[in-house]
Amino acid sequence: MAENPGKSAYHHGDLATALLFAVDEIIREKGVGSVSLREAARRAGVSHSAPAHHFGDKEGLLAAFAEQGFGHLSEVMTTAMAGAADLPQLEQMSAIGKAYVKLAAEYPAHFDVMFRSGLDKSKYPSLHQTAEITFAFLHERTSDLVAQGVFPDANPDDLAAFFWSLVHGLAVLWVDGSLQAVLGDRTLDSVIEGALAAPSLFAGEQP
Amino acid sequence: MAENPGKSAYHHGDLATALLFAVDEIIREKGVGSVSLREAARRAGVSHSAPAHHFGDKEGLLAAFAEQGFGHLSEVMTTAMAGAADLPQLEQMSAIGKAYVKLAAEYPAHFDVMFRSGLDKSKYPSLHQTAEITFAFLHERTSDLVAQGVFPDANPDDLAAFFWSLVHGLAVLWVDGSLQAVLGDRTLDSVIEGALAAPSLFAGEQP
DNA sequence: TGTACATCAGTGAACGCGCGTTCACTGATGTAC
DNA sequence: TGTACATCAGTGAACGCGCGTTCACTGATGTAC
Repeated sequence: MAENPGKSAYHHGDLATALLFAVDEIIREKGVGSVSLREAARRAGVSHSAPAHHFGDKEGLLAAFAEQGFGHLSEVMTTAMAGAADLPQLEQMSAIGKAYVKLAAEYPAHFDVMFRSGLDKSKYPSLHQTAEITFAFLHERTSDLVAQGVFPDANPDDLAAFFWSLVHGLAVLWVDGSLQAVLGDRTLDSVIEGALAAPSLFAGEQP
Repeated sequence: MAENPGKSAYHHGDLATALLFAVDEIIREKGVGSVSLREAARRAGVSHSAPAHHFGDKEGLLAAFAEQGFGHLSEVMTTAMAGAADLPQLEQMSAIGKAYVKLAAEYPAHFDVMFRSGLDKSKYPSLHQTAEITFAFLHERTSDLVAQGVFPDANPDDLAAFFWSLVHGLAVLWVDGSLQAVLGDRTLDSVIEGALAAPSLFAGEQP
């Protein structure tokens, strides 16, 4: 293998990225509890004190990891919406929800840190802002459903709580393995489709 | 204070319960990552090697804690169903969902360990069984909705995934503080009511 | 083009700490007779 | 009622380990002139 230009034996080249990748590996293999600066450094092939240079301390590393996750999430939801621009509003929402759940299934480690790490977001303004953008995106979509007359009488907040909870619940119960325990061998796609279609069952009910 | 009968200076009396209580305290204060046998023992006022007597090792302690949580959850859902026995089926489901979310809000530490600890349930048959009972209860309720004609054409599995994900998502996003970040100062009760009522909005939609 | 120097990125030794686990033990309790 | 003994519950010392953090350092890079 030729030496990667920009890398020398001494300077890693992109250590920050390599450390975030290492965190992902560690969590997938052994859980959030096993993340340590030393283990991340080991996997990135640098000395144990190198990470402090980039992330300050352990919490800073996890905050950066969470921020990366929120960035991904915003990205895939935006892409999904753009890809469904020509479809009816409700199907756009489904596409967004599907992207949400599939991202969680693909990056379970990020979701773990994003939503259950006990990180104090106010200590990490950049993380806080990235998370806010993600949350605001979801809220705006349900507000649109009301504003554009799909659910003219709905409370947008209630609709946001409903939609977000549904997709987030699917995401975490799937990643955790709980849904599989109840549903057996279904694929994630089929579970998402089925669950997102369930509200239309209420079309036959009295409100 | 009079000596508690059954307690001596040497024998604690109910150390297992005291240790589970200590775990709850630790997680609420400092997160799952800070649970240790030594800290639990300290809080229960016994020597650091006493917990091994009851739970074997640290994982065993967490497994017992998770099992306690699943027990609580089954209990409150069963009680909620019984209390709503005279109401329409869909309102029974709402009562069950409400009980689920409120339990999570009341015992966030248990929920954390129940659903995100990475515990290998197959190593803890008693935990496995208790969790299965809880999951089966939810699945049976949605099967009933189909069997009794509320949603005659629905797939019970899809309905279970839908309902469970919705309430579980509400639970974890509330406990995590994410819902509050988007919705502002709403009470948990009002958020639950709003989100659980949202499906009826679809009554005006084309299926 | 060359040189001096500031800055940046990573090193490696050292520290003190809390942890899980083991082990021989001791105090308290319950039971057989 | 009393005694012997097994069992149960908790003790405390000891071990080795991985960790976060600090610190003076060194090697590499970039820039001013």
